[in-house]
Amino acid sequence: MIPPSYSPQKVEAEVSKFWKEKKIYEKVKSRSGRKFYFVDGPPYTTGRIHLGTAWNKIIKDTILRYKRMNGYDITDTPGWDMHGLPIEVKVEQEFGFKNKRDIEKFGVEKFVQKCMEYALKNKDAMTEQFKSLGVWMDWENPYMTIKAEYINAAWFAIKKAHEKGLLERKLMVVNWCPRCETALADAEVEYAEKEDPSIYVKFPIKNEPNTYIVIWTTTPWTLPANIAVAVNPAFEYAKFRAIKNSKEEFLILAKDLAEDVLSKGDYKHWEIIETYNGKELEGLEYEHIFANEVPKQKIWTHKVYTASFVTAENTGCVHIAPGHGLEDYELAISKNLPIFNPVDERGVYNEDAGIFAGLRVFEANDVVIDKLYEKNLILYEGKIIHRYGHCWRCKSPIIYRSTEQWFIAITKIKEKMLEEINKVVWIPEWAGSARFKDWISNAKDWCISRQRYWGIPIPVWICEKCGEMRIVGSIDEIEWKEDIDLHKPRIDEITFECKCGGVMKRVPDVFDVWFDSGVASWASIGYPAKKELFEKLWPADFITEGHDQTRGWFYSQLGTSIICFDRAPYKTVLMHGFTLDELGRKMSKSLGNVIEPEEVIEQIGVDCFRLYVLSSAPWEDLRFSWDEARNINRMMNVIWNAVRFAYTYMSLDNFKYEGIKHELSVEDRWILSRLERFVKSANNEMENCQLHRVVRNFLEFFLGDFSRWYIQLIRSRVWEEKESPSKLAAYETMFKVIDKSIRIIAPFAPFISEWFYQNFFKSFRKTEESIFLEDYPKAEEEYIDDELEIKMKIIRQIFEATSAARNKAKRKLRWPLRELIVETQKEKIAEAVESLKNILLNQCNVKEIKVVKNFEKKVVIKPNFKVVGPILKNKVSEFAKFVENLRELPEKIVFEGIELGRDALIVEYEIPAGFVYESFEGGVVYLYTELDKDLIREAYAREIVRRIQEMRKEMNLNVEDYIRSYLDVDPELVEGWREYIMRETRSKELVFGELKGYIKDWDVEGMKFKIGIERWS
RNA sequence: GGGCCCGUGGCUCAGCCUGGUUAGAGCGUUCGCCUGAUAAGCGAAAGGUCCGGGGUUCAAACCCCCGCGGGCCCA
Repeated sequence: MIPPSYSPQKVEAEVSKFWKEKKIYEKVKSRSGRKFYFVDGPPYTTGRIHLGTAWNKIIKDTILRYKRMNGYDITDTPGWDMHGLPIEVKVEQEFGFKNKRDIEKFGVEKFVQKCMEYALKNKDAMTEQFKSLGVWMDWENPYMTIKAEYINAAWFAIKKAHEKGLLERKLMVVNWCPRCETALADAEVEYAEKEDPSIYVKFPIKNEPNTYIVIWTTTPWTLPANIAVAVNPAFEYAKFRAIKNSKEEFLILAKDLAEDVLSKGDYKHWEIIETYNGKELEGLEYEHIFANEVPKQKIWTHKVYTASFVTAENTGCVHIAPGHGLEDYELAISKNLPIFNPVDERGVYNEDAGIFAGLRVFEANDVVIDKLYEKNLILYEGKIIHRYGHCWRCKSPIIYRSTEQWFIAITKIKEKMLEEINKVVWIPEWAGSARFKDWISNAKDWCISRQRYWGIPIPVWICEKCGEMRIVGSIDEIEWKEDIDLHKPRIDEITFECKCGGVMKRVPDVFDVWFDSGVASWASIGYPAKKELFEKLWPADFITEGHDQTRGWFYSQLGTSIICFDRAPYKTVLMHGFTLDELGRKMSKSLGNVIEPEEVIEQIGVDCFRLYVLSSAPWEDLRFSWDEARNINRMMNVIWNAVRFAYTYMSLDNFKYEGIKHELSVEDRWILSRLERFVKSANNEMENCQLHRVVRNFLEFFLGDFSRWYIQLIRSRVWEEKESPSKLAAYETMFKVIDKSIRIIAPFAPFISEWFYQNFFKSFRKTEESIFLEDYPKAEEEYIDDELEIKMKIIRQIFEATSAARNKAKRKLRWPLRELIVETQKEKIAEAVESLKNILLNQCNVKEIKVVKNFEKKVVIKPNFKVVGPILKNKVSEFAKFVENLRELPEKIVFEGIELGRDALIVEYEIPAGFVYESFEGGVVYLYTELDKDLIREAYAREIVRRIQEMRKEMNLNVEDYIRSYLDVDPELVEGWREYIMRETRSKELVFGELKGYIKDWDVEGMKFKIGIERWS
């Protein structure tokens, strides 16, 4: 039985239960086939999935189901990204920890244990959520970044990097989170608006009293660490004599920028004393502004250097603090300047900072500025709101610190990376050729070390005595048993004896989590511990993730993979978009615009949710719209009804499908042509991941062609007597349409498809246990008939025009009309009408259809008095008489020797009385709307049938029940139509002038009458 | 400052790669219709400078260039 209305919740519950009980996923998985290696981008174990992660897995599931139905043996291991700061931060919050000291006090072992518990708990919760979306993956056997086998894979990679000379330990300026007390990769830095001081500072020139070089900075706290000033060698600089409060000063800065700076500084007058190009300034010495406050600054000399990165902004002179800026650092290295970093890991000045020691850097800004005011070295102080980097997890503003870190020398393999991405198929194409290429081109060395606890330990041991280094590339190199946890702090207990006799201890750092997921393509299949799968599968046939992963997983995987295997780890990448709210904003808790996947499922069900997110182009951002999502739900309801329609009649007749056995009518051939065209396109689109096109084509076909048109055309055929070949042909056609098109959409909407399979397919043909054990349908192109499709399109247009004409004449469709005339010059249209005449007769409800080249219209020609009046003056009335005799429009209008323009005449066409017209593409339809006695009788008969049907329904009679009907109308009104009424309403008897049973009053077009019906028993 | 993407009726989006009838859907509005698929469904009407400007072309929503606006990423 198919219930009268579609309840997604019920369907999904039944199907879930069925899949579980019958172990359908396991059965599908156990089939053999060609290998297809898919790698799941591991979601971070946050504990809850959101719309974006839901969309991500829905895309994956749809593609994997499609591949399975095509006979592939899929690697569908789901992954979990479980290490890293986000979880550490959560655990810290849970226990109210403020910094690393709190963690150390609590105990690192316990802390790591908590992190693990937290990650595992979240993984389980999220697994359930993904399952509820109908995502079929191997949930019992996921890969987890915390497992020994996985850690082993990361160690393998780092050893490879070392062997290839790509692992470097160097002093480097890195993004540093002062709260988390760790280095961050570029990918972990989020940019957001921040207000900072914007100050112009005067650096006193050595041995030139009252002379300064002017710099600008937004980080006053880096001034104690200033080492140099940089100018652009190509810019023009000048020394200005400037007057403020009637005192003069000499200021050096970029010539063209001076006006703005000096007016900000409240100088009243200024003049150029001297100009130089940047090159000439090189070597100019200045006194450090905190030479007395910061002891080390007294030792060093401070000079101006040239650097091409200096831009023509602010003063054109850049303050250089090599310990706190990347460009600064690089300049310092090239000029052999000291790298001075007086800031500790908490973002607090250490003793090197002299009087500033103990201050937090962001608090120090004001102290520094005050000091400079004391020394009269501030030229101008303002505020600026700019984009500033923040820690991706705790949102603290980051600082730059020079520290010793471990790096992967991406710059050495960049060329290879660029070469490799060209070999990958990117969908859309620009994801690789433009976006990813740009990111890689700008990539710097990858800082992979973190000074944290919850991560894969970096497997580098260093001898305390001689500094000898040992990279452990496999867990076999240490004495490891199943029950020993490889995380900190236990791993740090392992030491090696050095050749020199010293003790080798592990460096305390853990890996950047991006390194974890970066090795997924082999770690997830057990490599290097197990070789077999890797050798068969790697590299991945397919991956898909959001566009944020350009700098994330697409990148980290490419890097590690080139290190280990010299090639890209994936063959095809589908990049998808982000989910946004209806206004195009990111969903965030603070905006209060977050939509939970559960909420959507509860309202419209999983299938509708899936179809909705899959109906727009994957790579576009998806603005979530409730209206649109509900709209899909409405469409699904129509699909339900269409299948139910077929089911009702087929099951009544005990129909069995064994292929097309009966002679097809033209409409059958048409819908099958449409079907195969759809199947063909769906296969093509799937191969190119154009998922949205498949969904859209499906809806258009199933609703537009099948439900709205084909079913309307065959209604009367399904009411024919039992063994009617025409009826059976219609059944066969309907069955084939539903069978193939539902299988096409099954990967997208798995629940309802399986439900139809179990409740519809199984009733009429031999089936497998599940729809997902079936093959994906392939097109039978011999059914595609271009000619017929074009003809039907024409017929539908004529039908629509006729409906519009009826509308004009206020003749409802139920009332038959005498004649329809189609006027067209096009042979194609005439042919279409001739060959599909019956369809048109029925649908338009007319008795006759004629096609003519020119419908006979009366041409009425009138003089245009407005035009001819001024020309002909008093001859106008004669002209009018002349015009009156014109039968058709003359070539030239000549009246009494005067040639008149075409506008002298007004031409109107008068169509014969009783016709209304409406144009369509390629012609005009004329509909004769006058009624005669026969037509009226038929109309009333149809009206009465329609009322009786309604009453039958109100009485809850079954379709096959018989009745006795009573009418209090004059039998003459429906003369000749008695049989028709009885047949249509399944009346065994039709009684006039008497009323019994269920009686109702009716008013049809102003005529009042009563009908009574009772069940025939 | 750089890279990429997006901009199509009031709203949400197809179409653009591969130029070619009168630019399509759905929602919403108005007016109708149909009905044993029916607490549904169907049609019609109104509503569009396809962001703007230039170019290529017989022909541009589509290709190219320059702007404008929005988003993401980077500096």
